[in-house]
Amino acid sequence: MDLTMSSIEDHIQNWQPGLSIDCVIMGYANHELHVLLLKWKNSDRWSLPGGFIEKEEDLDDAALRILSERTGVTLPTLHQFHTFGGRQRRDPDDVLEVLSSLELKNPVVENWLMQRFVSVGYLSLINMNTSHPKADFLSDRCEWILLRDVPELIFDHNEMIEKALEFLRIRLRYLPVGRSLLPQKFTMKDLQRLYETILNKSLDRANFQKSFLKLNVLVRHEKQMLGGAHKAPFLYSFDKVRYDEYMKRGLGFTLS
Amino acid sequence: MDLTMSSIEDHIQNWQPGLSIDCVIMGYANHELHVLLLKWKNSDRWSLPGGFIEKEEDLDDAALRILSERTGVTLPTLHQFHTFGGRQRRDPDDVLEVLSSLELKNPVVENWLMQRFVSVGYLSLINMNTSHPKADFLSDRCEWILLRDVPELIFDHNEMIEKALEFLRIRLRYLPVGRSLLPQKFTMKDLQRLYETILNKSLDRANFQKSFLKLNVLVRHEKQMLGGAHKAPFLYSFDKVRYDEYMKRGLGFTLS
DNA sequence: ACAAAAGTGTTATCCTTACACCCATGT
DNA sequence: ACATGGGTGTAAGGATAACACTTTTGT
Repeated sequence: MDLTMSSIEDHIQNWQPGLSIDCVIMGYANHELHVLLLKWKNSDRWSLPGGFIEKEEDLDDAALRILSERTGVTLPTLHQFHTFGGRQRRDPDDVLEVLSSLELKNPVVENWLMQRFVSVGYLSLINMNTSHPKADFLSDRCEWILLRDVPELIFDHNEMIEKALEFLRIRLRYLPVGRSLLPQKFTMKDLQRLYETILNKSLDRANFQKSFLKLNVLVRHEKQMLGGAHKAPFLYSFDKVRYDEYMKRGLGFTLS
Repeated sequence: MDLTMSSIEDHIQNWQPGLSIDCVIMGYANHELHVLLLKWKNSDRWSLPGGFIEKEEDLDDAALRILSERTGVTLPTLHQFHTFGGRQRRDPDDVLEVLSSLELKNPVVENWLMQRFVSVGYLSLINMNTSHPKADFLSDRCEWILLRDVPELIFDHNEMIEKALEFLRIRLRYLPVGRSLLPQKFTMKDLQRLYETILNKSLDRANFQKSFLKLNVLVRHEKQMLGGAHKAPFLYSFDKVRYDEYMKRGLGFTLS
């Protein structure tokens, strides 16, 4: 990452005009979904991590680079989920807000940011405990925010999160959310709560367990011994190969 | 449509640079899927109907306008299915081919077309018999081409059609393909063959019929009397309201 | 009457759903 | 011992898949 405040102007000429990328990165902890947000320096406004595309760069590569540059989070892939092209999707006041947060009076940068942008949305799910987001030079905070506590974001970023969630729910049975969001070892209840959280509905404990066990994608380990006035549950991990295979054809059962 | 060869240069300054739209329009006839293609004037190269976005125009609106301008086909909506952003997606030789087909030596137009473009793909299904495609001033033909006879197209347009088909198959149970692609009245076999064609697999006649009838979305009419040494089938049409409702939650049965 | 294709019925099998039951654990 | 939650069993109902049977038509 060699981008700094003073080098923005130099980069502008190497960027595709009018096109941006925004990343919806979902994390999971305490049975709640979180989303990775940046707070602009010298401003109280939050946004999704986003950025611009080099003139000689694949769109998918740009998404990974942008995420890494702006949050320090590196991933193998991101899922493109929608392109946002509303004529008025960026509120002019929000643009001014961002500009003033940059604290640099530079007509080249101003012109760049004031153009109309169409933005491509990318989605990923990651384990919050094994990734360590860091704010970049444009932001003073980079944090996991509870999905239900997400504040009003700049531009149409709230709408982007909505769309990403919709995409996530429709694709759920084809996405390895377990491996992406849970620690390496987890209980059946953990797995169930993850699906319940994403789908926002409760599932039958017995049936969920039987359905998942039948897939043969789980490896059963020793019981965990956490205190609690109850039977200690088994710990599981995923058989990576079998799990990935299953994700290609999708979970064969209904999550009810 | 007021765009003409001589006015292209005037339009360029009103277009979003680096961004284009391409439309995959599927039609159905004789139990085969077709796709709407344009042949460039003074060239033997074919392409999807595509175009550029006005600076003050919603992306979705632009897609409808472009389709209408380039083919005469008007539709209420198109489905955005993917954004194509590969760095090398437009073969430079193809760009030259298009340029020479325009037969106008104009550096403004040349510069415009030689930039890198990211293209947003839109999909729709329409009834081939009630729409009448017309070539625009850039094309000398605008035709329905059998999906399995689609020639090598310019740029990455063949790949776009592949992606659109994949999207179509995954979304099949949420898309009103029957109403979009069949005549107003049709037989059960027509409907079955449509689904068989799209899914590229054969379905059980008896089960298909029972599944669809159970939905209560079909209105049964008189029998048709076409010659043929066999029992005359019923004709059906859709109960529009119930059908649209069903498409929101998706077909409840498996197509087997 | 027969062939061909349409319409309907039957059945075994599987999946879903909603519980019930027993088991292990810490207090 | 008992409350709590984990693991497994079961049975009714529904959906699926494969196929058989009946009906209608033109020749």
